[in-house]
Amino acid sequence: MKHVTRAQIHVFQDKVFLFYKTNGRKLPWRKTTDPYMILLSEFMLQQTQVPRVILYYKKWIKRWPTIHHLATASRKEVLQMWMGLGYNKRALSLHKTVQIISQTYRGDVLLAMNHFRTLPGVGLYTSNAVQIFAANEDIVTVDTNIRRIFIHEFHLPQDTSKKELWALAKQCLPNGKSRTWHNALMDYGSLVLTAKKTGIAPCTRQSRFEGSDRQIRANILRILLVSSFSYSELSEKIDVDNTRLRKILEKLIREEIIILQNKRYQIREERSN
DNA sequence: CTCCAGCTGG
DNA sequence: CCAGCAGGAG
Repeated sequence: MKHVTRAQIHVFQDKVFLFYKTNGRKLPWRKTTDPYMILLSEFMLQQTQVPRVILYYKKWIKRWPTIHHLATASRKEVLQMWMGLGYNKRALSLHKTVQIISQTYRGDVLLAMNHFRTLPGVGLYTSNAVQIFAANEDIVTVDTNIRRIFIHEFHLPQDTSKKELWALAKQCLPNGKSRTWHNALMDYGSLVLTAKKTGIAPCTRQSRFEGSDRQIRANILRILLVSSFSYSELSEKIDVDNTRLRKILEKLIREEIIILQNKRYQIREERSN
């Protein structure tokens, strides 16, 4: 375990806070502490850049201002409102999570975060982020920005374990200032210590999009959001061999995103459980 | 080509 | 531990 002195931590904190004071971004989800709205923003921000999330976030809180509104929305509209943000399954995970929180936790988002393993699409990062930004809890979270900052600032190897990074994050947390601290870290990471500038690669990289199953999945969903189609109709609209198309459709059914009913593929409205 | 306020199932 | 998962901007 890398040793970091209190003095080093203090210098580091001052530097980040000083930057944030004059260069911090004004983002819509920073104007609220409503746990539902924070949860919404965190779902959208998973692997998606801030600039693209802003408009979607505003659109969503206007359409579904409370957790109850979203919990009772149709899955089709949820997908339509999400379309373009990417990783469409996230939208349905968010919808399901909000329904669970509404039904099982009486709409108490913060309470539910303590049981995040029961919530689809919510991992340790998101659970802690919601508690930090909504309630200023004295806990930490480490995203790709914060990881990059720690590796750069304390000269750690790029393969530093998650456990060690989180431990270091705890040492650096200024108690009582968790919300501001994490906002400041994220701005410092995305505006100053960028991936390009530091040469620190993210821990998860992905395969190319062009010609991928992901691209085809997105096409299928776009088409099924307009109307339901039979297999033959669908295969005419999507230029891909039958074996592959069948396989992708099977997977979408397995993931409970679409359903085959009366020989027609369509967006699944309700989940089984 | 790269990256992005990650999560999930195998 | 790893591959898969959207889409757009640099």
